[in-house]
Amino acid sequence: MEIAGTLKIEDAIQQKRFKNEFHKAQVNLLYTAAWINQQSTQALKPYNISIQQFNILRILRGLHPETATVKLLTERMIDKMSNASRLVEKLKKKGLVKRKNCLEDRRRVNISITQAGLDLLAEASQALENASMSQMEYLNNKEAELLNDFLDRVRTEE
Amino acid sequence: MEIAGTLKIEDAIQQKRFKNEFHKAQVNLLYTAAWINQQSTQALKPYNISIQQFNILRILRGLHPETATVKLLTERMIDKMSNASRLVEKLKKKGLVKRKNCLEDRRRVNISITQAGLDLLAEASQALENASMSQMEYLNNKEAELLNDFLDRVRTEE
DNA sequence: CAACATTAAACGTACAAACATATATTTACC
DNA sequence: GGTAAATATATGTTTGTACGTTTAATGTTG
Repeated sequence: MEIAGTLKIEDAIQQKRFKNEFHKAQVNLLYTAAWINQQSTQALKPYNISIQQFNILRILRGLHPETATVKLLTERMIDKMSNASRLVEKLKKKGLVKRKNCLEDRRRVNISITQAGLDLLAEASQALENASMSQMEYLNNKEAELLNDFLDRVRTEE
Repeated sequence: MEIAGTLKIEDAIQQKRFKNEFHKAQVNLLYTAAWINQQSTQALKPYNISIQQFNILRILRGLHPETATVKLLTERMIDKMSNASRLVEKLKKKGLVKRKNCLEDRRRVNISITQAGLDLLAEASQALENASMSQMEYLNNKEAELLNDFLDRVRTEE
C-alpha cells in the first residue's frame, strides 16, 4: 500500500544533495519530462499512435486545409530527426493523412490530414487532455502562466 | 539567419489556439520535455552513455558504498521498463559498475558503482550541468524554486 | 513437505529512434 | 548549357525501448 500524492523531486529520486535550485530544477525537468512522456504515451495507446505521430497530426490540423512538406514537419518537431518521412508513411497507411507529389517542385510532397485523421486527432487530444491536463489542475491559473513562462525561458536558445 | 532567443511555446510549435493556460502548459511541458531530453542526450554523447545509464550511475552513487538490486534501480527509474538488467550489463562491460550475486537471496544481484564509474559520472555530470543547467540560469533563484514546486505538483499521482 | 504462488532477474521479439547515406530534383555559377 | 552545389525526401543500418515470457529461487499453505 502506497500513499499517493505529491512527491518532491528529492524524494522521487531519493537524492538529497543538489548544488542549488538550478541544479535541482534541471534534474526535476529531466525527471518530469520522462514522466510526462510516459503518461502521454499511455494515453495515446488506445489510438495506436505515438506522441510523434500525434504531433504531426496536430501540425497538419493547424495548417489544414493547407498542406505541409516533410521539411516543414521536421522543422516543427523538435526531434529534428529525419524520420518524418517514415512517420508520414505510417500515418498514411492508417488513412490519417494523404500525400501527393508537388507539381512545382517534384522533390516535394504535399501532406495533408484526412477527415479520419481529424476525427482521430479530436479523440486522441481529448484523451491526452483528460490524462495529462488533469495533472495541470494541481496548479492554479496564475501558476500555469508562470510555468509556461519559465519553460519558455528555459528553452532559450543560444 | 535565425534570430536566437526565447521562443514562446505558441511560436515554437506555431499553434495559437490553446483552450487555456493549463492546456498550454501541458503542451509546453511535453515540448520542453523532448527538448531537454535531446539536449541531455547530446551532452552525454562524448561519454558514451545514455540518459538512462547516467541515471543508474547516479542512483548507485547515491547508495555507494551500499549496493542496489535491479529491482531497486527499476523502481527509481520512472521508465518502469524491465531493462535495468540490460543497462547494468552494458555499464558492466564498460567497467562502470560491478555485480555480484547475493548470498542471502540467490535470485538477487548486488550492483555497485566502481571507481571508474564514479570518475566518469563526475565528468558527465559536469557536462550535463554545463549544457543544460546553464539554461536554468535564464531563471532567477526564486523562479527556480517555483519551477521545482510546480513540477513536483504536476507529477502528483492519483 | 508437496504443490502452488510470488518474486527477482534475464531474455526474445517487435517496434521505434538516431544517424548516416542514397536518390532525385532543382538551383547556382562559370 | 554543363558541371557542381544544394535541397527534399527516402532508405539502410545500428542501437534503444517496450512488453511479454522464461527461468530460477524463495514464500506460503493445506
